[in-house]
Amino acid sequence: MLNNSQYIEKLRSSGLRPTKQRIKICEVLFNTHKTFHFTINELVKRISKSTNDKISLATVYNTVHAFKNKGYLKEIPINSDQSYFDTNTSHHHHFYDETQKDLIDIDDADVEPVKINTRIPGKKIKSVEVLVKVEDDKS
Amino acid sequence: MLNNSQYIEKLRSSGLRPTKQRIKICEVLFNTHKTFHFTINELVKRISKSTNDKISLATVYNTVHAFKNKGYLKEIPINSDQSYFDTNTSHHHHFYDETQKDLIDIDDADVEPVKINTRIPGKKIKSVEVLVKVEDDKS
DNA sequence: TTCTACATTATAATAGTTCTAAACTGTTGA
DNA sequence: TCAACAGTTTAGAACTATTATAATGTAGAA
Repeated sequence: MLNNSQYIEKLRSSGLRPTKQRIKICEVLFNTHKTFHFTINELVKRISKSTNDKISLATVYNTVHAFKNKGYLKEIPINSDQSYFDTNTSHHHHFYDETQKDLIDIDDADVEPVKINTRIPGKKIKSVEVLVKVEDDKS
Repeated sequence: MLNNSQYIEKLRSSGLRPTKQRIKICEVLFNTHKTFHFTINELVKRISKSTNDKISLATVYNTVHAFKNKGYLKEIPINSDQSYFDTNTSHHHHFYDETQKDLIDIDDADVEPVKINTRIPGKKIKSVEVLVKVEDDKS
């Protein structure tokens, strides 16, 4: 749980000007004990619920991308018509429930480290992400 | 390498009517010794190179989705502004080169089996996909 | 306080994908 | 073989997520 001055510090430390709108977005994203997944659409809804000020879609996109580039948010690779983001930036993986269209964290401790026994010359590994697709078990 | 009657059989066996357009799409997708990755855009280009008939975008989308649902194509989970598909439906994983925006197969033998030590009640695992993002090694 | 560079905003533009409705064509049954 | 039907193709419009634009606003330094 962070207060405003901590959001300001967080923004400044990553080279972003702490504007009114960005602080509001911080509040929605980080003022919770639990991390969560969201699409831009859902984020805009959360924001408009928690404030009477209107924040434009463009600002939300710009800010989310800035946070993503700074490592404050992670984008989750998944085939969908829209992008999913995660406020949990620690190393972990995901279940994707294809029936409910729902994303669920897999604790890193519940996944054995993934060993890749091959490399691409001149490239370094940036991330290893596991997506486990699940569906209703009708058997 | 399949001939036309084999495409027809392939289409019929999956409940699709073997129309001229679908056979042409089959030729482009499956008439090669190597599997490959593609976006719809790239597929349309390949098709128009190999025939003078024009196949509409809608037909390509419909057919690719039908093949995906039947398991003849796999969709690769990756964050991109467009969907990637794979004609290699065997179990394997991918490198995604973020510098070149290029997808590269990882042979299944080069990835230690991924062990997930947790389950979601009432759900069964449909697939486990590993995406290894790489970038140029400047170190 | 004033100035300047950066932010915000509404809106337009873009691009991938899906929808629609009319024309067309495999397939089935006579 | 052929007519009729149901599924298919098609062009283009519509839709949706995202990005670009350009005018207006504002944070922060002097």
